[in-house]
Amino acid sequence: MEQPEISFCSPEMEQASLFWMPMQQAEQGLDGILGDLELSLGNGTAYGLQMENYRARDDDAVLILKLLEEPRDEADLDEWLSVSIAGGLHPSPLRDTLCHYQMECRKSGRRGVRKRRTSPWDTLFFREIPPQRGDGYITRRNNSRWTAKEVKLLVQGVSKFGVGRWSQLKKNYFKTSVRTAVNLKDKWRNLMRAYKDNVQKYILLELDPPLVEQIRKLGAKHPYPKQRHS
DNA sequence: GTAGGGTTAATC
DNA sequence: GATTAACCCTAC
Repeated sequence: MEQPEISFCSPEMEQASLFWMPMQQAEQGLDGILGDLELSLGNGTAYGLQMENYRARDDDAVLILKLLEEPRDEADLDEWLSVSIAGGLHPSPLRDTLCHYQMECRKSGRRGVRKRRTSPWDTLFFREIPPQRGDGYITRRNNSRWTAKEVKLLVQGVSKFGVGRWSQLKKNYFKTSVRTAVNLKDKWRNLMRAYKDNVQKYILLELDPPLVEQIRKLGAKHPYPKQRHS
């Protein structure tokens, strides 16, 4: 199969044997760049990234090269990225995704690519495009689990804007993130189920108690789902 | 653009 | 197998 045109190689990247590579070539979506990417480094380490329609830029390479010079633990990588970006590098989805997918630090192996069923309209509208799908599935856009930091940001946003102004929240708090307004809404719903109603048997992402308390209070202040007028 | 039901993969 | 979290679908 022909390599999708997503590679990018600046002199800096070449120097570091750094390149972008599609993880699931056979499952690349119609948009070209869809699903998982793996950023491989010459020294054998790799960073799996999950982002949508994103092309690597020079600044990304610079960021990675700096990281190679001064390796970071996962714990303080995020802060380091914030500082580096504040110091002149552009904000990019890299900032939001890199720290969560540092493969070296992962306890288990790479998570599988999430899939969704294709709608029948795909084949109707895109009949002329040769299908690259094995079994009626294409990859999902993201596969990223929310981090405590993202949740904190979401909580801040809800504190400011209340519930239901997800686009506004996206613009102000998740401008460069892969999270969409719908993702924010869905996450808030999950948080309400997990913490406000307190009916879940287990919770996958443990949050700091003060943050949980804030979520509960916001849940009480802004009922969700909202009461709809009939 | 949002709400809320539905689907899927990850996790327990 | 059941539950959770992320994501999808679509009426409004």
